[in-house]
Order: sequence, then structure tokens, then C-alpha cells
Amino acid sequence: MATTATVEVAAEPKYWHLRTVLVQAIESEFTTGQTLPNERDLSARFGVARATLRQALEQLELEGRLHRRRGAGTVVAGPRVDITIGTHDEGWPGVEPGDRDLVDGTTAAVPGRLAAQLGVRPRAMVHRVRRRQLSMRQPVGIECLYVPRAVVPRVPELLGDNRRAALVLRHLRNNTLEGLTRSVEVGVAEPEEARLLERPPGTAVLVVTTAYTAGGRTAALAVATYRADTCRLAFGEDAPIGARSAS
Amino acid sequence: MATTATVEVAAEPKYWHLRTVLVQAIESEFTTGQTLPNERDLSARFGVARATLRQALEQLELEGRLHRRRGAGTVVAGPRVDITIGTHDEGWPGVEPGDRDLVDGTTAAVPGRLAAQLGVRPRAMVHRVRRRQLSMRQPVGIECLYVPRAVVPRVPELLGDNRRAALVLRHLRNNTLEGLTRSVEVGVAEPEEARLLERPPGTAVLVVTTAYTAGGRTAALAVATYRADTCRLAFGEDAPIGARSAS
DNA sequence: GAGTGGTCTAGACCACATA
DNA sequence: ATGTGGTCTAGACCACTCA
Repeated sequence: MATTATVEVAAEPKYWHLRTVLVQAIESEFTTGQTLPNERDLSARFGVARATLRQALEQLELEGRLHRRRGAGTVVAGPRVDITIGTHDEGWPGVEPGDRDLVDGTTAAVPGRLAAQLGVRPRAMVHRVRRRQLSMRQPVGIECLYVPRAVVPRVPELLGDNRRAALVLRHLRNNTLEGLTRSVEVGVAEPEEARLLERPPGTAVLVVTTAYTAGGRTAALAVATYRADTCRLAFGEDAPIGARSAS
Repeated sequence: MATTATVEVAAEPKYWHLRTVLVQAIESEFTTGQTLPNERDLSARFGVARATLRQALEQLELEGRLHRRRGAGTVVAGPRVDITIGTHDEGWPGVEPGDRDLVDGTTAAVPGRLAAQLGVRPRAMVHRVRRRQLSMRQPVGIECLYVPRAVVPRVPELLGDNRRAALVLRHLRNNTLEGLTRSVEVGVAEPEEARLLERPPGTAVLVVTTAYTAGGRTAALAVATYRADTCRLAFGEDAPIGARSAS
């Protein structure tokens, strides 16, 4: 029994200790927007392999404390962007604060996984309107609205994206949306989505799925994916929780 | 200009292609709960390094398609657990479906980052009640309630965790909660939290922060962290979206 | 073109679960 | 005791940004 009374029963992994050290450094010696030393220098300074350092950086990015851009560098992040998630039909038919970007508007067969949620046959035709949300010139989310063609039938196939999207949205606005069901979960960005969000494929995203009901059926389904590193979802009518409330 | 007309401008990373192959394999050749071959075999089979395979597996786990347990193996996951997030004071004062586990009940100085959100002085004393949510014997979330001692002063310091927690909750239930503000974001689990969730440190979690207001002030703050891989947050009164609605 | 983060490799050892 | 996933290393090359 030569067990020395080491209090260090923890034995936390190296990447976690590294993360803690980096958090302290970020909070005490750096300010928002400031660039950190590059990964090779940092790993050398801390005496760890670059992969281990990267594991810590990845977690800090997921927490929204850092932003990394290939070729550019790693900078200290500011507070997360608040994405307001309304209790009502907010978001789609209306106009909201913040810049938005029309990506495209198409009509095609419903993606297999969404047929059940939309309440349509597996290969039914649906309109899809996709737009991108920006915040301070940075892309933060992709919002995708699916509307069964049965709900909005009169959209000529030949129109351009902009006109088609406008038609679908106007039609929907005239509908009386009665209620909605919503869920939030974590997903990963597919390559195209990732490109629009200016992130590598597989980046963690918050997926907000909203089913709009009208006339006892699902009239539309919105699937919004927000960058998990930069976004916080804010619910309720009041102002977001901790934001700028320090007197 | 010897540019051959290669359509393959994509050049997606290897881990993403691997992910796609694995998704197809999981969906076609495996069923929920089934164990996959181990990582060394899989990486050999696909002709990649183990680290590359693990990058794909990590994403699949984050998506909730796989569960990995050290020493045990990698199994195909079932559908995510729906965590109901009510519009009212649901969750804390009341009782809800699903098993819960009291972790501890303490009274200590408020954690620095929460003082502003609770509307108390930086080193003010707060009661903390912490419990764990289980689903089918698996831990899925840690729910932590902070109540300023100014709101519930009459809790003897000497009581055991169970009694203290019960007192705080009963006191809070007698209060008239007037409203709440809520946000959802992604975070990483600290080692202790991670242990309770049976995951490695740094695991991605969904952080739900709810501020309860009563009498024009913040009476309580609930910080709930749910395993991002196994949980989906369901909002609204209706049943969750796609769940079991296929007739 | 220099410097950055992103991808990928081929190993090694450790902590844990299970039988 | 065996086998699993978890951690860590020391390299290499690629894709991208920016001066």
C-alpha cells in the first residue's frame, strides 16, 4: 500500500486542461476579434501535439468562443447572435430584423424523410423556398420552407426563383395558419449547406423544424439550420436573457 | 488550357464520403441496437486511418445515429428522446413524465456568469438544486435550478440535500410565477456533468436557459443541459412533429 | 508566395466494460 | 484477460486567404 495521497484523482484529459487554460487566456489577455497565434505555435507553446490542441480549439469553437477560418486564422468571438424564434407564425410569411438572402425557389419531389411530416405521399411534389440569414455580413443560418403543391397549386414552373418564392409566400400568407409544432435538435451541415454557411462539411448546426397547420392539415414545413457556434435561439416575447442587461 | 471537363469539382473530404457510406449501411443493413464492427476493423475495411473513420463516427453520433461507449462498442441508435419544453413554468416546480434523479441541493455563492441573469450581486448566495433526467435507464440531461437566497431565505443550512431541495421547490411553487424568458444554444459538457451524462468531457450538449420572473424580478434561473446526441427539444402543446404519426 | 487552418496517416498507450 | 472506444503523438500534404 504505497499509495501516495495524491488528491489528483481526476486525471482529466489533456485537451480539457488545455481548453481551460485557453479560456482563461482568452478572457484575460484577448479581446473580441483579436487573432490568436497559429495552431503550430500554440501546440509548441503548450507542449502538445497539434491534434490535441485542435481538439481543444474545436470545443471552444462549438461553445462560440472562437472563430476559425481556413487560411485566415483563429479569432476570439463576440457574443452569439440571438435568433428570435416566435411563438406564432413569425419567421416565414413576415419580414423580420436582419438581412436575408434568397438562395433558390424550386418545385420538386419531396425529400423522403419529410413526406411523413408534411403529410403527403412519398413522391409528392412540393415547393421549396430557401433563404439564408445573415448577421453583420456573416451567414448564420439557412431557412428552408416546404409547401405541398396541393396547398399552393398555381405556381408556374417556368418562373424564376425570385418570382416563384414570392408567389408561394404570398399564397401562404393568405392562408389562416392555425397553429404550429416545433422541435430543436443538433445536426451536421451537408456540404452544400456548409458552403452557404462558410463552414467545413459536418459542422454542428441547430436544426429548428416547424410544422404549420391550417385547416386541420400541415400546410407548410420550415426546416431552419443555424450555425451552432455563432447562434443562440431566443424564445418568448421578452428580450433575450443575459444580453446587455448588465447596468 | 488543358482543363479536362471533370464534373467532379466537389472533392468532398474523405470523412464525409465515409459518413455517407456508413449512413447507407446503417439504414439498410443494421437495426436499432445492433453493434457495428469495431473501429480498427472498420477503418481497415474502408482503407482509411482510424482517425478519419472516427471523424465520421463522431458526426454520426452528433446526429444521433450512433451511440458509442468506451469498452463496449458502437451501436445503432434509435430515435431521439423528446424533451418537452413547456411554454409555462413546466419542468421545475411540477412533476412530469420520465424518471428524475436528485443529484444534490446546496447553497453557495452564485457562479460568476449567472449573477447578471439572476439579477443578484456577484457573490450573492443562491440555492442550487440539481437533478438528472433519465430515459429508459439512460441519462439524458442535467437540470440545474438556481434560486437566490433572498427569494427563499428560510432553508436551514444543515439539512440534507433531499430536504433542502424539497423546501426550495415547495417555496417556489407557492410563488406566482408571472413569465419566463428562454434560450437554447450548444455547449460542451464539463467533466462532472459529462460523468453524470456518461459521456466523455467536452461532449456537445443542448443548453436550455430559462429565467422565471415573479414580482417583476428574476425569481429563479434554470439551466438544463441535454445530451445533443440523444435528445430533441419539443416545443408547443401538441405532440412532437414526426413521431409515430405514420398511420 | 507565405502562412493559415483542414485533412489524413500510422502508429502507441490508456481507461473501461464485459465475460 | 480480452476487446472496445478514448487519448495522444509526430509527422505529411492540401486548400484557402491575403498581402
